[in-house]
Amino acid sequence: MTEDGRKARGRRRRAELIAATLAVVERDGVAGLTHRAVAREVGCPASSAVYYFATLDDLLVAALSAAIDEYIGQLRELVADGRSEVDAIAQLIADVGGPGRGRAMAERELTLLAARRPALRPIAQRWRDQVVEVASQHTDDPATVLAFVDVSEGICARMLLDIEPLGYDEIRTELLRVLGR
Amino acid sequence: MTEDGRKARGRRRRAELIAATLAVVERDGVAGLTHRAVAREVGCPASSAVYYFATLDDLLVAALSAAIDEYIGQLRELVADGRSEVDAIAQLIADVGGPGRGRAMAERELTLLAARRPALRPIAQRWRDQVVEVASQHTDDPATVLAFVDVSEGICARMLLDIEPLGYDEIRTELLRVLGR
DNA sequence: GGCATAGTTGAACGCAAGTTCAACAACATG
DNA sequence: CATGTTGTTGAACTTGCGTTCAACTATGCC
Repeated sequence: MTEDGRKARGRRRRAELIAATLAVVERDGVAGLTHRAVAREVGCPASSAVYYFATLDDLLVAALSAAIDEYIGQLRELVADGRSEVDAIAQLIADVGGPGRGRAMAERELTLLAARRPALRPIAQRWRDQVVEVASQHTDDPATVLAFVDVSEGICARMLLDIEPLGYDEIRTELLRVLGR
Repeated sequence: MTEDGRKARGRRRRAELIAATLAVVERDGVAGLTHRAVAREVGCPASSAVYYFATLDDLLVAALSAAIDEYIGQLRELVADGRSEVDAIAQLIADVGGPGRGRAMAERELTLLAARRPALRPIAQRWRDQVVEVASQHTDDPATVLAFVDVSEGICARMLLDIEPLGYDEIRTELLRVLGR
């Protein structure tokens, strides 16, 4: 039994639209997100974007979800390559100062939006849960886990704001330090 | 030599517009900020808002500056009342879970915007410098200062996102912990 | 081949935004 | 009081948005 070719194309275009949404948010921020802008990015009519995502909220939810999934995937990939979990997180954060800056800004803007829109909250929580899991493998102290999550969030904010970003080694050291190593 | 009454009224209206800008950003986010929205908030014609702040960026800069100044003022006031600096910061962050939530979200959204617009960056830096100063009075270790800034930033993010906010005592404990106390 | 379903599109509409500007009011100055 | 400057306003204009919808195409099913 073969699959419906229509639905296959539908999923493909849906994925294109989500990628375009992230590109738009990276470039112009959430404020610049419109159905038309996403459609322009893909090169398809605006009504197509509306067909798949009736509201802008639908686009935001899908985009944040995709961004978080990608981060979690990168984390797992780094770990699978033999890096320790903390090293992997340090690497991800270090990238924020380089090629990952745009994506990080988009993710951060969407996460902040979660404070306003409940629909985004469980998605944003997914990444926090992942960080909690990493910290939990290094300590049993709940306060330490708390501090680890907070400090990684804080470093990320610093990287986006500061002119001079921290390097991988410094981030790794700070993360290990909060774990008491 | 008396002052020009026109300029006095001008400053008053300017202040009204800045307060209105913060109110709008608290309620609707940066995305909802328009000259017309600010004007509606004040109850004046839109062209008046444009007269004082030609671009939306001008409004954003003024609003973030005012918000940061207010936070710094609150911090100094708490210290003047006899609280320790760390206790004062813990109190400010604790308020984010309560009455200060709206303002905190506005401040945070504007600070994040600083990553995109250089004009906002030195203003956002003012608050970070203040936190650095507080930490510096408790330690000489640069890494500890770094961690203190990051963790306070991280707790703030947690407070805005989480359903169950941390209480004052927990925040104070986490801050003292990162200082090594 | 014929029919139903899923996907796709362009056009039209109403609304709210930023921008511009000419006219008006308030004030300081001589 | 007369004059020039500063502040202030409402209206007109253009642009771009979300929304809606009727028409159209491609695909699966019998």
